[in-house]
Amino acid sequence: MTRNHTREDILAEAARLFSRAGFKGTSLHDIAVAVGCSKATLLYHFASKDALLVALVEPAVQELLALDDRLAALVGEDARTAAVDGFVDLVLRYRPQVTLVYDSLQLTEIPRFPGIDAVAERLVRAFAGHSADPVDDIAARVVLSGICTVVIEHADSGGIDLRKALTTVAERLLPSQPRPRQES
Amino acid sequence: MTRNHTREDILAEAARLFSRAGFKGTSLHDIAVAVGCSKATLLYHFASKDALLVALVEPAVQELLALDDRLAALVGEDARTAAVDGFVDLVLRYRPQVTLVYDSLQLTEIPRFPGIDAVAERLVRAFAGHSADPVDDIAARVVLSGICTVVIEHADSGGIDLRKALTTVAERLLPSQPRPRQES
DNA sequence: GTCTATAGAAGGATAGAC
DNA sequence: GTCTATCCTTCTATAGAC
Repeated sequence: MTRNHTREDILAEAARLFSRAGFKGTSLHDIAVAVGCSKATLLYHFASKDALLVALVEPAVQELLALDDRLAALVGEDARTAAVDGFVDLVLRYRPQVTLVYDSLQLTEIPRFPGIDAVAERLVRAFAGHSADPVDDIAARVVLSGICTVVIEHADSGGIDLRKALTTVAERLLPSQPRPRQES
Repeated sequence: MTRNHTREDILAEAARLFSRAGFKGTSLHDIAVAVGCSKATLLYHFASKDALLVALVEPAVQELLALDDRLAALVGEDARTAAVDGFVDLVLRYRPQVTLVYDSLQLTEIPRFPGIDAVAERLVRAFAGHSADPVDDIAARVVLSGICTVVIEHADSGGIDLRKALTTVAERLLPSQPRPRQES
């Protein structure tokens, strides 16, 4: 099952380099050297640098869409727990891709995945327990983006269970019941 | 008081463009067009593209160092409250710069400000109320980075008071008293 | 499928006139 | 202080041999 092993190598090295130096900060030359092939070989396997990025991020996007589907069938606290657990799992498994996508640069300048913004908004709503309180909305956004950044930057501080810590933190901050709009 | 008005224009446009497309994603040509001058003029006012970035970020860094100094004199809950209020205020006032600095790309490849990592770690500790529980540490990191990202991306959703919302969210998540290490 | 060689564009920075 | 013109490098992508 080592068919396409060059293609896989390219994806792996590109993920590593993009997440370290950013998309614009990584050249095809850099990737070719890391893989041990020529730039032309990269462009044989992928039509362009942009196409390489899309191929890299695509599986993570598919899983995010799948999570969005699963959440659509849930309500109340179940929905929020599933959203938190599912999202934490996803960003932990696709750490390099998250780093990439979270570079705001890439998000605005690259061939987008259609509907991804709507998915992100639904995720925020699920994190907020569909509360009407705008503070809960901000809380959800803080937790969602904070989880991404912590996962990106986490260097393994003393063997703690990052998955458990992140879900615990999320549960601690997010509202357990939908709240009415909070005054003052 | 319009002396140096070109220099100020350059800083303003550079902040806008860098925060929108990233440092690597913005060329001197882009900035020159936005300002309405030539690339040579940019490089008359700033020695290099890197120097322009440093000039842009420097005031924010100075204020962060000042906050760090103020926090050194405080303990307990006072320290945490001052850290949260001070940091929220800082990122709200330096929104474009935060966007820039938060691009992990820049942080690793550009002339650094000495000691800034240590300041960031002390800020995390203050957010965590100097708790020994690793979950509180993760919570502090989630809130700290989440605040940055939310401020960066916030498009003004319905005139809510972002400052108050962010401090409320931080207070809701962070421990009010130092806790012992939490088991299981 | 992989290579070398190169085209063609864009980047940062400098020289020198005004 | 600002400009035009230019230099040199680096980048993405293509052409064509093997």
